[in-house]
Amino acid sequence: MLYFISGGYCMRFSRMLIPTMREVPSEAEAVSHKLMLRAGYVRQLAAGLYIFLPLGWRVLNKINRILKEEMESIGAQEISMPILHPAEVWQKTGRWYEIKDEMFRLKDRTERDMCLGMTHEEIMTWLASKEIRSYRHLPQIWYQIQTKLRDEARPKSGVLRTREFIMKDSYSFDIDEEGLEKNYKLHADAYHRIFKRCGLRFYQVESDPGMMGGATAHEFMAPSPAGEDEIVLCDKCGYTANVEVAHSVSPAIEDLAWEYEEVHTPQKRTVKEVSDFLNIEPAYFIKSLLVMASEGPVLVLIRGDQELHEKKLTRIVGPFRTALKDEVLSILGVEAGFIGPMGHKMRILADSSLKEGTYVTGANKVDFHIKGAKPDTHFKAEWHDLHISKAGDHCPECNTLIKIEKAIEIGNIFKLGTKYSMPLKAVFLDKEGQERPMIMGSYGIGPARIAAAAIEQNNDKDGIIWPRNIAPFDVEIIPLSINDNKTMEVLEMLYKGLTDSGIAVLIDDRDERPGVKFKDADLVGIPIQIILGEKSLKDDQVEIKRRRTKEIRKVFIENAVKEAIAFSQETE
RNA sequence: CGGGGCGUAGCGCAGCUUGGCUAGCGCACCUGCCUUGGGAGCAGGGGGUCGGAGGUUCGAAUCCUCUCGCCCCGACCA
Repeated sequence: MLYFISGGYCMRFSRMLIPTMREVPSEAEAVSHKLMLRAGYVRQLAAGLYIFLPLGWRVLNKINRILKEEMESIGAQEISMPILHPAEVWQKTGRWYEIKDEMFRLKDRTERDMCLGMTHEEIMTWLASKEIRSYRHLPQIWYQIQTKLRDEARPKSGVLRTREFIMKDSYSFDIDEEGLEKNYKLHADAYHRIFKRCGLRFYQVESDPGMMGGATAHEFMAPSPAGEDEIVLCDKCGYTANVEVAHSVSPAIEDLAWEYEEVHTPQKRTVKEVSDFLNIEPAYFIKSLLVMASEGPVLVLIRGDQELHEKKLTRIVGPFRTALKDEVLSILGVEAGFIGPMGHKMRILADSSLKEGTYVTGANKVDFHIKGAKPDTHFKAEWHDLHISKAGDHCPECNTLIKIEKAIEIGNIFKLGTKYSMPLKAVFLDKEGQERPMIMGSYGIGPARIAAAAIEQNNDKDGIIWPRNIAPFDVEIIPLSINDNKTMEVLEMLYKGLTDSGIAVLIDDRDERPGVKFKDADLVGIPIQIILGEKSLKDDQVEIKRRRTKEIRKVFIENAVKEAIAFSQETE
């Protein structure tokens, strides 16, 4: 009898929880979400909370193994931190107050304020502050693969944005910027190796440090329509950045050198209305926006074909809001729609694209616009990049046409500097006996996002096509007739041979019709299928099929193990 | 948090506008026969009280009020 197989020493489809679905649950939108549900990888417990079923968990573990190997290779040490945190640590860095509803908060039985960790900078830094005394103990890199909790405003797209998720997070502690730079680079390089091993197409892009604070940050982005971010790419010079921070050069326009004149534009307020009315392209307009910043009102000028990039403006003037209609009237003396930059005393910021040229803009007089306004001649402004990059713009580095792609953020790296070490007093004594704060970096990767991105980038109409290194199994054997003796003998032989070579094998031993097994095998997406059918077996052959290409290779039984391994290894 | 959509069997849906028989269909599931190279066929069977609460009514899946949940767009996003 089939001792190995019947004895439970192998993974049998009939015994595993692999609840595949023929129909797509209606709540799923993203391709990866649909396929993870249909192929039996995950189930949803509630909004943003997912159960990883056996196949899904195997995938995460494959990814985590790669993470650990690459982390260890740069000298990072794995530790494990609590998920439940006392409020005080977060209060010391101020994030207890800065972060609002996104933090899960609770009290323990003694009414002590606690929170669930959304990240671990505070706790890691706390540890460093307790245990590291001397420059001799530095540098250190600590990492963990640990659950994070965030009360997301809008969980979405399956496991891409959830309220509870696992993250590989690491933290570096150095005596100086030079050390940080080195660890930052080590992480960037390790991340490249990790994502490559996981079979992803990805870019490293400049990013916004956001609430992490700190000066420099990069994100690792896997292009996919399911992504929430947009990235700017230049094929020629390699410039890459998140649109949140990306610079770009708006398409150049010819200077039409109009004479300065007032034109009557009755009831034409928006750029589009005036543009249509005068039959002049929007790019020849100056859009004037009044915003209220903490320093007071600020007039912001962008070109008519641009959108204001609020984050860029925030970095210059701090938090702001657009002015109300009444405020526009009382501050500028004209109603919105006819504002121009001329003759105002307040601070004026303008997008750099407006530095040259001749434009149409509001006349500061109802129903009139000015044609022929020239920067520096008719108004003065501080020049900044204030627009959102978009398709049609050019690269800020080499002026080539840029591309914009949607992408999933699969990892990020931040230079934190002393943002956490100062408030938490993570200090050490240097060679001169001087007390100095540690220079820190933090580095994250979301394993579930890697899995989802891998599916987004590798699927076809039939299902998932796992990259080899993160597939839940290496090979799926499909005996078409489980009641046929020869089939089962060959099955056991192959199973033993492959397993002895370290190949992870799933056997579809269900008493199902061949069509069902083929459909499920394609859906589940294991890279290599070995089909045992009586047609081939009568010629002492089995079929080895590559999931990605559906290419089938017939081989003799005695060569099957060797061939399958070879086939597997030449598969991406 | 703003806008929109949806909650009827495990999944996908119909029924609701215009209240009225025992709440229906496909898939899945169970039993038997049969079948076995791309989600077979026949026969029989189990499972829902219509997201929840309240109300109107002789009578509510259907009408009204409140509430909970999920999805999508936006805001937000270590």
